[in-house]
Amino acid sequence: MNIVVSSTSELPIYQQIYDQISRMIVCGELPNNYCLPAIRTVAKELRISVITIKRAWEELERDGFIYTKAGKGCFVANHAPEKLSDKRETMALEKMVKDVEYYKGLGLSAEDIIELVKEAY
Amino acid sequence: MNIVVSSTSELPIYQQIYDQISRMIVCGELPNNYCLPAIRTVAKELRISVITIKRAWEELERDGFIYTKAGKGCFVANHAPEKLSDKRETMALEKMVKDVEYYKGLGLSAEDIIELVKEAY
Amino acid sequence: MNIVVSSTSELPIYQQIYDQISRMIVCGELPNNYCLPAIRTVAKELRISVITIKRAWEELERDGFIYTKAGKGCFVANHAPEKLSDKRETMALEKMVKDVEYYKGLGLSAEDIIELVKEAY
Amino acid sequence: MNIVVSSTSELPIYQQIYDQISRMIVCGELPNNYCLPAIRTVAKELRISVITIKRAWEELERDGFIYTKAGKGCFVANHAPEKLSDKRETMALEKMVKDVEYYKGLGLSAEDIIELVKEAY
DNA sequence: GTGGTCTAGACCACG
DNA sequence: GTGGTCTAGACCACT
Repeated sequence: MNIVVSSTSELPIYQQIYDQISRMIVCGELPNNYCLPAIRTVAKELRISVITIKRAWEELERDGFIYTKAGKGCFVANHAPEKLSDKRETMALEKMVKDVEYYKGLGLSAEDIIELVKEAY
Repeated sequence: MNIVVSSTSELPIYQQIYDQISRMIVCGELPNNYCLPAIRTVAKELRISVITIKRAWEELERDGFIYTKAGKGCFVANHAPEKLSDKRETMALEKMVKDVEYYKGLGLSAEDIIELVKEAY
Repeated sequence: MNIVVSSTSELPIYQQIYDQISRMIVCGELPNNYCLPAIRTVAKELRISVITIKRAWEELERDGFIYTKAGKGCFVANHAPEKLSDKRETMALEKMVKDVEYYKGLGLSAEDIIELVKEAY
Repeated sequence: MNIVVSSTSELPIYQQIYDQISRMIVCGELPNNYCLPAIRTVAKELRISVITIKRAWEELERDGFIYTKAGKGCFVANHAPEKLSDKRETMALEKMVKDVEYYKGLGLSAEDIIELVKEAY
């Protein structure tokens, strides 16, 4: 489980971590009931504060990605496989709706955007 | 020249203004040397602080969208028409590169992304 | 706006604060768009850490009770009056369902519970 | 003697056990001097740590629900039948006083609460 | 060992 | 002035 954080990013550290872990979960890279490393362990490895990791873990739990067993640790929540691919699609579509709005604002047609995609891919 | 801001948006107000004006400029909606309304006027209309407008104007000047004539006001910088469409393309492509990275992270292929575009458009 | 916290309570401080403020809001004691006191002010008055107040404010925002204006402060969210009484009823009923389960476990009938209510009121 | 525990519950495991056993005792489901199963047995069945069961047993002993005979095991304390029903009433009333306080805080009258009871029962 | 709460103090972004 | 983020370190509860 590799996590990479950049202190110069515009996004707060806890969110970078949240984004990466939630992505791994919806992509099935972390299996159901997988035990996440202890927050102190992650903190030491990434050389950032325990609090910051905890914050990321909290948001993941609140959004149903993981659950906590008192005194045991944090685990990947049970997701039905179809639910996961649904979630992936929802996340992608939500972002795309915003993105398309931006490109439209610049005067691009659907074809223009598709050209851009091919160019950028 | 209509500007709309929301004080509860996740984006800071000065950036909302920056985004809208820069968009109008690259889309040719504001012609070369067009005189922007006075800072105090905009501040009064939008009912926000002069400092906030000033900040947006500053960033627009820093990025070459506008220039200031002391004691006269702020004006849209001179852009050759082809330069404008170049700029539009550059902005769009820069964003698309980031966006595509995200969609790839979710496991989507170029075709998947194009499907998404059509769906969202 | 009076808040009372007890450091000996079984509930964490931030939750005591959350409970009291959310109660005031659903009871209409704090009007829509009311500006909450600054977290530093509350922290000083209650003689507890800014962080703890912030935590309470965060949960209130996440649950839609308040909203934040960058650089301005936190405000009571707009609630339609009927929505408020609905929310009150929902909160009360949710708790009662749990409570009744407990009393049933002790072997009490509905009449027994009602007697208890009268006695305790 | 069935005990059910959830490791993800908001209540600590030892307390879930305490609650269930104390309830069985005051309800007369476990007779006086009934010999509780050995700590290790319970631990194995519930697949939780011996320490956790021990903690529950300790609190039950502290509160006079059970007593320990060294080398023999733990037994349900002797309760006169009327004492048991008194205890049940005391427990119920103590909780109800707290509950009523909450409902009053939401602006409910005694009648409102009684309505709620009927609805929830 | 695990996570949950709280502290005191710092720095930054926004208005 | 406001809130948002982060730090380092402490203490507690649970297993």
